[in-house]
Amino acid sequence: MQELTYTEENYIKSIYTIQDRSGTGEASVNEIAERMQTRPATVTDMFKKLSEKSLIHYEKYKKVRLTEAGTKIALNILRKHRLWETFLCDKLNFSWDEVHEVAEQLEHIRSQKLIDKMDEFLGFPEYDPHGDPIPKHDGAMPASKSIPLSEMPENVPCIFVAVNDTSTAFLQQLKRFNLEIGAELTITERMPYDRSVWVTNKKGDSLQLSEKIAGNIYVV
Amino acid sequence: MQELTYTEENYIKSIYTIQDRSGTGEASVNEIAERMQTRPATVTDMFKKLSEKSLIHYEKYKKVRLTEAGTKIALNILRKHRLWETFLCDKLNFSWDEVHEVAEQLEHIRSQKLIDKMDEFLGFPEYDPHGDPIPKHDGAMPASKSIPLSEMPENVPCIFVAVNDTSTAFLQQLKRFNLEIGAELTITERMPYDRSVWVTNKKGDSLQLSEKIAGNIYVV
DNA sequence: GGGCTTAATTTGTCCAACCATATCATTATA
DNA sequence: TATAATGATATGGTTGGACAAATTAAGCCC
Ligand SMILES: [Mn+2]
Ligand SMILES: [Mn+2]
Ligand SMILES: [Mn+2]
Ligand SMILES: [Mn+2]
Repeated sequence: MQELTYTEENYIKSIYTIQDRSGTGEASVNEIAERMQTRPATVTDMFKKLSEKSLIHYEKYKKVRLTEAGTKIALNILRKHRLWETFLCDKLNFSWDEVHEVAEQLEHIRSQKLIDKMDEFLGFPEYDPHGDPIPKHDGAMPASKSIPLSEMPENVPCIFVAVNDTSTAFLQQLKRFNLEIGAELTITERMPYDRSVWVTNKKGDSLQLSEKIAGNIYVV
Repeated sequence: MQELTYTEENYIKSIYTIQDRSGTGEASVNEIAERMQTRPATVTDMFKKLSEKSLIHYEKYKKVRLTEAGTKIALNILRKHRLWETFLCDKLNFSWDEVHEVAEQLEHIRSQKLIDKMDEFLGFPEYDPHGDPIPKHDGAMPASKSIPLSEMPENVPCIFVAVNDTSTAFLQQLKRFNLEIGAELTITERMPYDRSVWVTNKKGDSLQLSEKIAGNIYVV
């Protein structure tokens, strides 16, 4: 078990996320630079370091992929991140759009006992406040099988279960639309020009969502 | 409000602790190096940096003292440290000797809201699991719960913080025993016949103190 | 006051994480 | 297939935090 810096942990988590949502299961230098708010040169340096530690598969000028060991680490950080978010919402009454930034720090706290006790304290939750599945201790991940709202056909009701963007800006926007996890939504009309969608909720309220927003709302 | 690194925060906390338990209210390069497990050269560098940021009063070859601003920061970290320790014990059933290491990490989490909510969640506690007072939000510190050394249980380390007798005779006696404010003491054995106690200090020296002497040494 | 001891500082190095700029590879397109 | 655009890497530099070794100041003892 290696000692990783907070920075290395953040890179590994970013690689996990990027490779998870790109069809190919890989991540590029530029994608990581964008996500980490840093420069490509820095990412190349880090790729070499992580490769040296056998946490990613890396070949010059090619995209990277987490190794088995790297994936295990990513899942462990994700587990901590999501358990902390759950704690902040359930026990300290944070609202779901405030937790991410703090969890971004808390996820790096090193104590196996702490995270086990926290899991127990929270009643072994399966999903975090954003609807994302919390990896188990062994890395097992509850199914999420959700798709972007933007890919739903018209007139088929679905349930808002997760967000794909945890930025405060996005979550504030949802708040403005009064959209929360658990809401039952139906696309009534899709505008061909900009791919925005008209959506109604259970109460019959109707609202128009841009493609960007609908693409970051995950439903089942 | 400046952004400090974790390292700077740890140095400030160390300076606070050392100056608090040394009679003069000052801390030396060597004392800090010892406490931070680092070298004097490193400490000198850090003193220059903290001085540059107006967090300590520093003059070459002299001992240092926290400024008003530095003290405020120290108290805030101490507050977070002790609230987290309380959380770990009260809510997650850690035992009091397991919490310090984790709190050493948690004390650096930056979120005003988190620490306020945590304080409330714990019922605004005044003392941490070690009996140390938790600074209030404004830096006010509840009176330290010092007790006579004679009332300490065996094998629990404590710190000599005050005397209850200022007579020359008593102080001479302490001098003879090489006992000074700030010393870390542990009662290793209590003699039932005359209630005298065997005490060891950090260096491992062992000495026997009468009930009268132990009763006038206050510790936390 | 001169010498000795201890404490503190200076100097030069190192490593992690950054960046700007220049160069090199890959790819897409003409 | 040649060329341009894009993506990745190499080079050299900065900053924070650490160290060892050499040097300098302070405190002490006679
Ligand atoms: Mn999050
Ligand atoms: Mn993070
Ligand atoms: Mn502690
Ligand atoms: Mn700490």
